[in-house]
Amino acid sequence: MTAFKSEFIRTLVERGFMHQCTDLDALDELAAQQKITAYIGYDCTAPSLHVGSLVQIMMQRHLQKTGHRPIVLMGGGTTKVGDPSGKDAARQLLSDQDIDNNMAGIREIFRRFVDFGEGLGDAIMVNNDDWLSELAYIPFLRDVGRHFSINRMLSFESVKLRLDREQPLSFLEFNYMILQAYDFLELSRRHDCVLQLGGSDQWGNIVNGVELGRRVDGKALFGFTTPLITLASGAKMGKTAQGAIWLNKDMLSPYDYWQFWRNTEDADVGRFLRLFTELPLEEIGRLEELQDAEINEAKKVLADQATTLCHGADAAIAAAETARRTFEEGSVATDLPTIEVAAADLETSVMLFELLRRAGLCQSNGEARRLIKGGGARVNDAAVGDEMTKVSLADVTADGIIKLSAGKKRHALVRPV
RNA sequence: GGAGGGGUGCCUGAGUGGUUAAAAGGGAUGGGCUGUAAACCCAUUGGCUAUGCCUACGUUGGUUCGAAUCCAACCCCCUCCA
Repeated sequence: MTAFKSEFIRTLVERGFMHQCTDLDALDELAAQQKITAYIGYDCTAPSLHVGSLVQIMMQRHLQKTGHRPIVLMGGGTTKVGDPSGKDAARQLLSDQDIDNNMAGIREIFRRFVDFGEGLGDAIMVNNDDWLSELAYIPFLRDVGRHFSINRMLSFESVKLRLDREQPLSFLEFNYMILQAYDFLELSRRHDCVLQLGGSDQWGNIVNGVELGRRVDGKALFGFTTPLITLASGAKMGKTAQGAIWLNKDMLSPYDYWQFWRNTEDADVGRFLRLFTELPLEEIGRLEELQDAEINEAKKVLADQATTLCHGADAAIAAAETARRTFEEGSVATDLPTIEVAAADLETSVMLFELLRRAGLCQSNGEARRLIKGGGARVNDAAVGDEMTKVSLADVTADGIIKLSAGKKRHALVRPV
């Protein structure tokens, strides 16, 4: 691989962000010569993003750190249309209010990773609803639609896949790539954006935007995609039984976020360190060399770094400390999730399964009963086998709390009030 | 509009009158082994005020002692034809 001229491209390639690029050499040249503006589009269907989007977010961070300008594009307009690619159940339409709320939540996350502001190098956040909802059908078809040949659209992977499998593809969906291509054109006009970044699944859509910019405005635009990040086991990243790994602390506590990274599979540690932390490559190389039990040190570093980026250093230190106390000392860390229970209830004793449910460790009483029966429940670190076990004030420790555990990793505290 | 096929639990998918809270697999959770890893083995996997009760096989009605299974209407999806 040749040496890259721009710090931006070199960083992305070295750290494993690159999957495909429309014209790597030309883009490298351009980024070496001038400040460029690049965008990534995000759905705003939820009030937070999850780790699935983190590769994209990190890329924008690198973009800004290497002296360029990131645009965060919120899919307010496309959300209104409803992206049909997400399978059956027609997605319910979000109100403008919801979309605004979601955008605010997502902006909160980005604030940690990139700087928004009024300056030239500052990131900006835009909403494609601003232009998409104003489109007039006939003019749009004449100005933009004529540049898309059906023959070519049919050859795109996303479309071909559907047709080959004889799966339905609605006209709405078919238009999605045109709208996204148009976003790129619009951003190049409004903000002089020359590059679209995205996941590998976005390749087709990105290429369309590049094409459109060239045909309509004669501009040289670029596309760059990241590989799909999967776990070494092949599973898609970021989904657990508890739900998605959200980046917003209201949706997932920094402690749980830290735990997510701490539990990374051995085989993924090096790759994740490069993608999700900003440690120097030499140091990552050293951490990667660790074998067997020692690799746990690398996982802690990964968790610390990733949590620091997302929630700040204080939260990361607190999470690491809680984990250390909980797992290495077996003592009670006081910032575990805590629920309050009326002392009067505990006086007469409460069923353990009910407390497990109220503490959020189980979804239902039945699930909690099964957990107890299966030997996974503990009170103050003592295993409990009888599903009719009761908990009372007698179980309150010297610290004034009762520690409940579901398995080895999930804990909660009960505090009588 | 016509002809045919189909809608089952978190997902895929079996089941064509009773022993079906519903096979099997996946996923998930718990246990074991370990390193808070992977792989592997075992268990669990609708809810509840729990030796019983309630809800569940697209919706609503019907037949029957008894229905996911039979009938009717309706809704939705797919294939082919127009």
